Amino acid sequence: MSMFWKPGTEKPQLLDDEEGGVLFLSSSQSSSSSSRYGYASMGKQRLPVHKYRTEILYLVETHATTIIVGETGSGKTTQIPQYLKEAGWADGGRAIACTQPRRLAVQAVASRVAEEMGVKLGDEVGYTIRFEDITNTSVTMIKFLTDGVLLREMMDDPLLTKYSVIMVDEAHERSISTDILLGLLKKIQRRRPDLRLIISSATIDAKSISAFFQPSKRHRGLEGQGLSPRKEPAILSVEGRGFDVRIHYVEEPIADYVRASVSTVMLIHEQEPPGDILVFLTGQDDIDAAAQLITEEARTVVKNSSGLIVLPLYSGISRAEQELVFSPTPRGKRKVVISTNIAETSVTLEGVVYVVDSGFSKQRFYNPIPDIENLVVAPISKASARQRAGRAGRVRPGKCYRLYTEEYFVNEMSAEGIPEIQRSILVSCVIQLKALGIDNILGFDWPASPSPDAMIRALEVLYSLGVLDSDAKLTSPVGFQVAEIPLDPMVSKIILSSNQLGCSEEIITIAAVLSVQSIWFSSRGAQKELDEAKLRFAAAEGDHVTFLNVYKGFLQSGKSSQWCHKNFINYQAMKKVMEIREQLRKTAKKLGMVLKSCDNDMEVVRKAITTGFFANACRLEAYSHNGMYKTLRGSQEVFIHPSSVLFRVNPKWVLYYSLVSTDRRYMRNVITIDPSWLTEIAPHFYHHQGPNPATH
DNA sequence: GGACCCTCA
Repeated sequence: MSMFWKPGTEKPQLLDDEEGGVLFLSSSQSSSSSSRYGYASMGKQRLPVHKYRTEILYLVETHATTIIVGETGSGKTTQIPQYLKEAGWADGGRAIACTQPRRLAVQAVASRVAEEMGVKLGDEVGYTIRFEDITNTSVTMIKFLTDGVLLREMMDDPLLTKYSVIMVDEAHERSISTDILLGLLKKIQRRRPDLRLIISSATIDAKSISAFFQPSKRHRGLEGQGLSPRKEPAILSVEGRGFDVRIHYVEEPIADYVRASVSTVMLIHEQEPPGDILVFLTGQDDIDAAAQLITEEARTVVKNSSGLIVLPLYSGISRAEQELVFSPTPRGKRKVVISTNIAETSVTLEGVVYVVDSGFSKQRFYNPIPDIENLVVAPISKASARQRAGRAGRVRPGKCYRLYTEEYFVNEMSAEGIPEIQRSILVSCVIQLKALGIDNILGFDWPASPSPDAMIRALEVLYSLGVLDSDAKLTSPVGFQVAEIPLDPMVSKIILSSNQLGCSEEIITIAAVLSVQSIWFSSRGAQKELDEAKLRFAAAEGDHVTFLNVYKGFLQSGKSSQWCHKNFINYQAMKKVMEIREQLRKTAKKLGMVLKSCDNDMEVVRKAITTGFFANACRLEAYSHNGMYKTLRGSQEVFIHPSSVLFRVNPKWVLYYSLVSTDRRYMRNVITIDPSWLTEIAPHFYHHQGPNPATH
């Protein structure tokens, strides 16, 4: 037994780089092996996780919760589910679940594992994400799924009885879904001693997750009886497969990280051997500015400038641009990818040897007191800095240039980012817990507690929508129906209302469009053409009705991609709209709705939207020459977003779908309303302001 | 006269 690491006998080996300047130095690294290049050629036996196979199986057998600390590339995600299956955890009709925060990762990992096991994807190994269920209930033993899908599964099977082991991967990212899931799994554990949890996390966060899964004194009494596993979590550390990354800091704090990143890129290009460069900046503005500066400087200053390919990377870039970013660098060239946080976790670039880290990213913060969500440029955490640096060590030893001082990294930078649940509006989160029968939301055992103020705001919103009653219980049928529809509660509400108003076909189309990022084709430099194209569809009633015009045109074109291209509409986004629309129609029918069209009666459409978004009503300031509105509820100053068809039109009364706060607060997706609807539709909400808000 | 960090159901 002494070959196993046991809690208390030996500390797990946690890697840290606070002292030296070198990251991800792992003990067993043999960087001489040429087979390390490229993932596909790697034999699975060589993955670092392999030598811990027996330890992992021992810990899972004997502990209710096992925390696996591992850098990316340790092989934990692909190998551990296979070990569990081989050890019999999928026998007797049970299944092993492995969750991921993102859809892409689910698909990639599932097909990788199916390939390694030599089985057809969807048989022994399957996956489930929204719109795609590639599993076979009686056959599938290993199932990959997004944590959002697992949460949905709990609505039908609260104890997740079909799973023997649930592995929550990338838990250190602390997404809202992951945190909710961890809280619920801890609850399930008490009712299901047979269930095993594996929480996979990056180094730093392991201790706080371990602390969370420590049994409380109240439950510790049950310990050691019969064959039930130990309740204290075990921690096992697995080294990564990455190469050494040498860290360079600036000597003095810098004032302008865009300029500093540009000069760092030029320096690397002039002095360092071949290898692509990945630059982390904060947003589209920064990135475009830096890209332009680098291109200019390469043209005028640098001698071998022809070798530089400068490419921006953020979620809004086009298909063609994506292909350039992810295609291999031509021989004799050097790629410079200038990216948002998207390259930190969501996408992986091969061939990167140099990373330039500005030390900043855009982050969303929610302040519940004024009820305002802000998007601000903020310093990243040490965990993010490490993750960014690691991106330079995928193919061979690399270098990371941090545009901040070592003193700042060591002494000022926070260890971890703030969990998303403490930075977000909680309306969706609260209704999800309510639907799962968690009545005491404020008393729920969270890995990180959200602010009580934010919870109360969410409860208020749900109450005003008629989703919760005065005892904060889900109303019947509206509350349960809203929870059933996989959308924000306000959008779910307008779908339900559209049933009575006879415009469900239209509202479902609008709900689907609001669910995608943008149906317009975004291309820098062609702004004028896009604006002109928009005018062809623009409706005086606003953006939502404009969406209906686009959808109609798309159908009339026979869902043609050429038609989309001609009209500056994103074909991929429209395909997604069709998919979401079909899912919503199915859900609506399941709820007993009879889908109807109102043809050209846009008044009922606007009224239906008002039933969900009455709290977002705004009035144009009487003497405003710059298009300033004030929200009826909070008297906040807001403006119509330049992307709206009502930008510069400035009708007197509007309703918005969402606010985006940068230097100003902009309303995105705006529709005109008749103010009398507000007191008609939401008298409980506008009552205290008098019988008619239009009178003041 | 001007704007969009990233995900998920």
